[in-house]
Amino acid sequence: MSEERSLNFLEQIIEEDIAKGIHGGRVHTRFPPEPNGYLHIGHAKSICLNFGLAKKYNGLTNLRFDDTNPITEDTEYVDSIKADIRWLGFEWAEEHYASDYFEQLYEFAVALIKKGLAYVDDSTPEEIAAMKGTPTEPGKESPYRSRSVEENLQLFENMRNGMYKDGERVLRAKIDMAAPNMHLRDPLMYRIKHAHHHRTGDKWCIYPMYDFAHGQSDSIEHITHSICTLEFVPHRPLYDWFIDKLEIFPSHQYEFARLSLNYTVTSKRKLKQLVSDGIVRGWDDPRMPTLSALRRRGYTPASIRAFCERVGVQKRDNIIEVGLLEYFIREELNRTANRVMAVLDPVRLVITNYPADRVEALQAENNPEDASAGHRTVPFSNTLYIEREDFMENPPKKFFRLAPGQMVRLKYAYIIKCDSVEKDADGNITTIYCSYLPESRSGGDASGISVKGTIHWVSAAHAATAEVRLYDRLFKVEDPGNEEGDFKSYINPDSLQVVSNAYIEPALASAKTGDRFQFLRKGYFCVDPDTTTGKLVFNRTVTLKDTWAKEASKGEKAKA
RNA sequence: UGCCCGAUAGUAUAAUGGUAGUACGACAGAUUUUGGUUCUGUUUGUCUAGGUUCGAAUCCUGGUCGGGCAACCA
Repeated sequence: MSEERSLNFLEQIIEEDIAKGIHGGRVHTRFPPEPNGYLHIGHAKSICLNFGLAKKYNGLTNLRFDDTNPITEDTEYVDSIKADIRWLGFEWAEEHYASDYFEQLYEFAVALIKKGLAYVDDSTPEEIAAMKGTPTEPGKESPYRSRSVEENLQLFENMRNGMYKDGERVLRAKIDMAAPNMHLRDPLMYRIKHAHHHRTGDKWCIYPMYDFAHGQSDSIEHITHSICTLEFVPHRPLYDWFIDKLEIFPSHQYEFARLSLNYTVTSKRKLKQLVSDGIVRGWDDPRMPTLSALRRRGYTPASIRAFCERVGVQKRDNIIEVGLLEYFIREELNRTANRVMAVLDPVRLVITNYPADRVEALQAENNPEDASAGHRTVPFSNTLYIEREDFMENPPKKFFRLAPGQMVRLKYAYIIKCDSVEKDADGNITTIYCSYLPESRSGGDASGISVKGTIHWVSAAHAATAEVRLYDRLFKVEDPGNEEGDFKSYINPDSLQVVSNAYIEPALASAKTGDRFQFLRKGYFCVDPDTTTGKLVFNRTVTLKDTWAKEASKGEKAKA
């Protein structure tokens, strides 16, 4: 008995098309990135959509690189894009490049010239812009608009043969300079760029514009449903016009609202700036919303897919709360990540009535959500490190952790009671002295005492160390792209906090790059590729939900 | 002020002429050897004015608000 899930608008369109027998019920989509940057979480939505739709309706999805602008594109990006799509869990049917179609597109252009539907314009970029008109005023026809077919054919061939400099001439479609839709005012089809292309090398010096490449590429591949984002809606009449005039396979374009996340930016231009300005350490800096960064941070493909599924697909602009993404990774890691203990901000704790030469190997369950995860042993001794924030000299009412005279349980171990503290000259606590209840050992507690709080710890003599990188949101404001001034002025200065010497339980010393753990009470962490044999580096993927922190900050606000 | 797109709780998303529901969040409580998890409960919504209809979030009209469009970018 499966739950009835309603169809999104694209699924409705596809089901109607299948019912009507359009294209024989065939569904073929494509994912068309431009190789000029790394994929981000917004692309994940598009990938899940295009591949997901095809899968649902027994269709296929092509990967096609929209590489019509040699200036900005690079194979580095091609490789990262392919890796990211596969990491997300999808495999394309065919791999194509718009540049593979350059010859065919050239022939299409020639065909339009022959039909009297395209012409070579000698105007300068400035003149062309001036003749475009404005949204409220019609444009003016170019003086070159009425050239003969023969002349256009010759000039276009000359363009191809490199007889002109960059910007000297363009090929334009002859449509309507008074069209209310600006994109129909004789749009450019080809421009001259004497530039090296990452795939075609120096073979071409004219390159098709997006509008003259995308729809035709879809058509060549017999794409049935060409799905793109909302900003291309006004391009659709042009998309249809070229296909109609060329009399080629009628692909159709459908548009959905792109995904935006709050407290971040998802504009390739802005992301690139963060990288080139050194604000982050690279495209895969774990604070970035790129897929490579999310991967490095510890996000799983399944959590991102679940997120994309959940946010749905619609035509209204939206900004999703990052909290939703965090929910999905917590949800998965809670089920799958082994628990371990790590102390990030240590303070020494000595159990005065525990023999100094004694070491116990305590049993610790790896994952309370998964019995099959088994157990490990954790060494216990009289000198431990605990989290500095787990002790307060003058605790507020509902503070269930350590305080003078107050008792807590050490996870997997004993109940202890704080007897005294030792401070340095500046008043900082250096050591907390406690006594333990020998009969309160975990698993065989005969003390009859129950305590409200349980804290994590590591044995000082047995602890290993690691660098731990704590991340917070990259921006201080919800929609940095829409704020006044430079978006970079809204960077959160505390987005990265490095703990260079965290104490971790010895079992963790053998962790490998990519391994994920829950640091008990602290969050989910993942071993970073910067890890070397001598030095472990962890990234905090996401914190645990922390109702105490919320409670405490409420108290702060009340005081203020 | 030309053309196009859109408007349902804080956020996102359903209801396709017939009881406005779900998820995340927030709030309250229970459980808990993680202030985690889990469970229970609560709160908050159809942009507006008309019209059609027995009945409108849904259809029609006007308005309001938001977004997009005038790159030899995609």
